[in-house]
Amino acid sequence: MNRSIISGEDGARLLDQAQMDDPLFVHSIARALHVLSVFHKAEQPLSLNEIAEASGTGRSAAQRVIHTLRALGYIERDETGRGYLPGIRVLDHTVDYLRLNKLIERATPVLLDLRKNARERVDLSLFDDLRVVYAARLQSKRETFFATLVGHSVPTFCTSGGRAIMAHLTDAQVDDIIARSDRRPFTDKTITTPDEVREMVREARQTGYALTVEEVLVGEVALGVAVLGPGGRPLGAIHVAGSLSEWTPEAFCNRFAPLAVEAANAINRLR
Amino acid sequence: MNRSIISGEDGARLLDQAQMDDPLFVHSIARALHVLSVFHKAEQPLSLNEIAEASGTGRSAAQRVIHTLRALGYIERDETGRGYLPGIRVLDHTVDYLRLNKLIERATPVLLDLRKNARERVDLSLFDDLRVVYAARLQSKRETFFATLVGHSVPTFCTSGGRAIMAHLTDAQVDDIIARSDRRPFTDKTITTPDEVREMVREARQTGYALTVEEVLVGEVALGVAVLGPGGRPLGAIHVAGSLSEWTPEAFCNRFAPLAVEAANAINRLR
DNA sequence: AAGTCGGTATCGACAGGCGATACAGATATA
DNA sequence: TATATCTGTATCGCCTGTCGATACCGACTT
Repeated sequence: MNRSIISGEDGARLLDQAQMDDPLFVHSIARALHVLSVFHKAEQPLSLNEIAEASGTGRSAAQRVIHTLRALGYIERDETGRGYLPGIRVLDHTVDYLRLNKLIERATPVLLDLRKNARERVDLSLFDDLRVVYAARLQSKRETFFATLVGHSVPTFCTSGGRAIMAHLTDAQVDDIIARSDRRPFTDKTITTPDEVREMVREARQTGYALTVEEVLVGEVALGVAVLGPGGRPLGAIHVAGSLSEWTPEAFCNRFAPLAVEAANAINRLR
Repeated sequence: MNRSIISGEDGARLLDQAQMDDPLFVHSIARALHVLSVFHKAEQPLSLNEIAEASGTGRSAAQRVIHTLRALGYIERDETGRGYLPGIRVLDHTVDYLRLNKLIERATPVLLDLRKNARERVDLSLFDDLRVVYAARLQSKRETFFATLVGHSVPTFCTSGGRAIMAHLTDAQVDDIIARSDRRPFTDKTITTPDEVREMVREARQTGYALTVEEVLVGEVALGVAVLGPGGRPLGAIHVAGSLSEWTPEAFCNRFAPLAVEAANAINRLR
C-alpha cells in the first residue's frame, strides 16, 4: 500500500520529554498549536470531538482552544456542512515568512527567469531536516491542484531536491536522515532502501544535480539542484519538473540540468 | 506620502474589550499569536526587545513565548546577523488552509485554464472583510517578488477583485466597508473618496467586473470578477493583471473581461 | 572601565486555565 | 414518540502553570 501524497509529511514534531520540564516552555501555546496542527492529517472539516480526540486534548481544553483560535481568525467554521477548518488568518503568517526569508527573495527573480526559459514547472524548496518544503511554485501549462500549493512538504530522502541537498552534507548526516525518515513509498518506483538512496546521493555529488523519476508522483520526472548558504551549507533546492508523456528521463536531464545548475549558481552568487 | 505595498494590510485584529472577559477565551494563546503577528509590520529580523515592545508584551513574557514558538518551529533565528524570524513551521498551516478550502480547490483548474488562455498573471483572492487575501497566484512571464506571494493582502476598497466583490453586497455593507477602511493611497491614482468608490461599485454591478488602473501598483492594470458561494454571497474574486506597457486599459478590458467572467461562471457552476 | 544591547535563567505569588459536568439542539434508529 | 448519539455551548471550584521582577552573562561601543 503506497502512501498518499495528500497528507504529505507530518510536520507535527511530537513534544519530547525534554521540553516537558523546561521552565521556559509555555504549554498552553504548544497545546493551541498542536490543536491547529491536527488539520495536517485531516481531509475534511473536523468536529470538536474529532479535534479533541486527534490532538489528545480533552474536550474542555479543545473547546476553549478552538473558541480562542476562532475569535482570532485561525480557525473558521465550515460554511456548508459542519465542523471547523483552518482560518484565513494563517495566511498572514505565510506572507510574513515568505517575505522575510532572504533566500526566497533572492531566488525568486532567478526562478522566474528559469521558468521563462524552461517552460516547465519550477519550484523552490527549503530544507527542513527530514523534509523539504515548497516555498515558491511557478507553474507551467497544465498542472494539478497540489502542484500549486505553497507549504506542501515531501520527504528529503526521495525527492530530487532533497537528494541534491544531501549531496552537500556529510555521509554521517545523510545516514542519519535516511535512518530517521519514514520511508514508506509513494509509488512503486520510490527508492526506499538506504543503500540505493546513498548511491543516488553519491551520483548527485558527481553531477551537481539529482534526478528522480516517478518516485513521488506517477508520470513525473524531476530534477533538483541545491542552493547553498554560508559555509556551503545547503538551504534548499530548485526543482524543474516535467511529464514523462513529453520527455524521456535522459532528454529531460540533458535539456534542464545545465539550466538548473546555472540558476542555482546565480542564486548562490547573489549572497 | 503614499503607502508602501510591502507591509500590506495589517491583519492584526486588536482584541476588543469583549473577549477580555470572555471566560472561554485563552489569553496565553492570544498573546503567543500576537507576538507572532508582530512580524507583519517588520521588514527585517526582530530582536527580543523589539518584539517585546512591538507586541506590548513584557520582556519576560515575550521571552517565554519566543522560546516556546522557537521550540515548535514557528520562529527561527536569523542565521546571518541577529534577531528572530517567522519559522518554516507556519507553512504547514498554510498548506492545510489551502488544501481544505473548497473554493480554492474547485477554482484552481479553472484558473490554470484561464492563465493558459490569457497568458497574463491570474490570481484568486479571498474576501476577508476590509481586505482580500491572495490565495493562488499563477504568474505570467515577468513578475515581481511580491506578485508571487501567497497570503499577501490588499484593501477591498481599492482593488479590482474587492470592488467586484462589493458589487455583490448591499449598499449598506459597501458603505460600512468603505467607512471602516484605512483609505490611505498606495499610488497617486488610488481612488479613496467614498463617493468615487461607490460609483466604481455601481459600475461593477452593471458590467459584472471591475477594472483598476495603477491604484495599487504603478504600471499595473487589473480586472476582477467575483466568485460566489451559497446564496450569492461573494467569497472571493479572480483577477487578471497586466502591464500598461503592453495594454491600454480599454484593450485589456475588451480582451480579458469575457474570459474572466466566463471563468468565474465556471467556478460558480461547480458548486 | 563603564555603558548599552542582545539573549538567558530563576523564583515566589496568584490569576487564569484545567477537568468534570451539565445543557440544548439536530439527526438518527427503533 | 421514545431513546440514543451526535453536535456545540456553558458553568464552576480547585490547583497548577504562567506572570513580572530581577539578576546574570557575553558582545560590542564609547
